Amino acid sequence: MQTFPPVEEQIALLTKGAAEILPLEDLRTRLEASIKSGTPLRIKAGFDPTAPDLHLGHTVLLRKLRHFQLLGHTVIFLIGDSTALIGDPTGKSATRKQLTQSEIDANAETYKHQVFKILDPALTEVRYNSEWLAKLDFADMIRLAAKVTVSQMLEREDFNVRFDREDPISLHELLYPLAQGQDSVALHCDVELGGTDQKFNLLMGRKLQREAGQLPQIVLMTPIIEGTDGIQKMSKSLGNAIGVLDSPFDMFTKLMTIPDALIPRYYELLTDLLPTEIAAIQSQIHDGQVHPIQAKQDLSRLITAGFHNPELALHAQQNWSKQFQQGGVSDDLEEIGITQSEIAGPEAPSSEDGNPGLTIKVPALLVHLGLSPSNSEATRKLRENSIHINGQIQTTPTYPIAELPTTLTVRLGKKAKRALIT
RNA sequence: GCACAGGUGGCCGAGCGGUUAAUGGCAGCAGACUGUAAAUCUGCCACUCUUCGAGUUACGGAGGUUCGAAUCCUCCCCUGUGCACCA
Repeated sequence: MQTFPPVEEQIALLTKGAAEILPLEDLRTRLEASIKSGTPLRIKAGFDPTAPDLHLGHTVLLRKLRHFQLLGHTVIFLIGDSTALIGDPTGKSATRKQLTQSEIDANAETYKHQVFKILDPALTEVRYNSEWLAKLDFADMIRLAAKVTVSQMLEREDFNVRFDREDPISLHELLYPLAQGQDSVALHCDVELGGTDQKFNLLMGRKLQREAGQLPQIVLMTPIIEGTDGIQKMSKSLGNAIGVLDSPFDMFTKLMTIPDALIPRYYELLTDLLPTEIAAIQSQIHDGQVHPIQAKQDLSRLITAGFHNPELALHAQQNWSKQFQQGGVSDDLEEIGITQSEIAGPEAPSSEDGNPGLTIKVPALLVHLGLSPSNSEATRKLRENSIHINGQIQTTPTYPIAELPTTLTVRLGKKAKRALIT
């Protein structure tokens, strides 16, 4: 028989940073029952295996799952390999390609690698919803679909909006909430976590569990965090995301680009600081005791350290300062190897000693370094005087190379890369 | 199945036979400014090349008319709406 912290203590930790808990009273009674029986609660969170790049937005939820683990409960990390077949619930892309088993396995591995930066692997049950969803036959599907009416389905915000706008809604998309709800039934969940945008689907689990004669799960929603632009939700496709696998320098640098106004929110959702501590920082910024850029550096270092370590975070901060404040370049830029022949320019006139001068094409160099998507784009940047090579503004499309191998530090705006030309 | 309205560059959205990679907005990139960012102002914003120029792709798809089409015609595909159908 397992023992747990007192109810109020558990509630305090679990409600911190949660956007909404439905219904909160049920969580209390469920926790009490758990203490009494010595049985951990079963906590589910589902993830779509089609997008294995986790970013800080996902970690808001993961941190909450971690809280449950700290309290001794069982966390089920559910990989939605069956639901992934249905498609994108945002309706942006109509259908997704069907993943092969090996792709799903590979994605799942990538997931675990990232998720266990926050969750304790020993306390995490990893499951796939194909375990039960793939077994459903047509009759099962009909029984399931019969539990919900069309107008109940269309209450969902996303469907509602699309219906009003006369945008297409495929019939199979309506299956998504049902499938997610069925997951809760199959797993006998006590609590399901999700973002606030998942409310409808989360509540469907309650409905289906009730139908199945189970105690309906409690729904805990975490806020959707804004991306580095400070406006739209963090999302890889919007280009405003910070990846959990980003290097310390990338992570720190991206964190520094958030708008000042977002500092308290990032503290709240991405660190373990207490609300009182965050309020203190906020007031210090407000009355000028702490400069916003200082507060932001502290924040960035703290978060970066959490995914790496304090030394690397400090080093990232120093490199950030070099590159963004002092006009220099980070001192541990990775060298990207490029052969001279890949980007060879026209032969330069021979020098006195008779050796033909080597040149490289600058646009091709930028493309090889990933600083530009195309030669045309790089050529434009050349005209805009925004390319620096070894600290000098570069305006011509060819660059002479004195000898091989040689190292070039290339900057486009604030971004910098180092090329090793051989 | 019938009728009607639509399908334009990352998104929204003009253009509706002829200066044009295609008005404008958003997003994005760069420069100035700054405290990193934001805001503001400015420039850029299809690709390739031997780049003050040349070429190649682009307006759902395929044909056609025309000296010339995103713009006209034909067929097809897709979306929505109405009617019909409704086990």
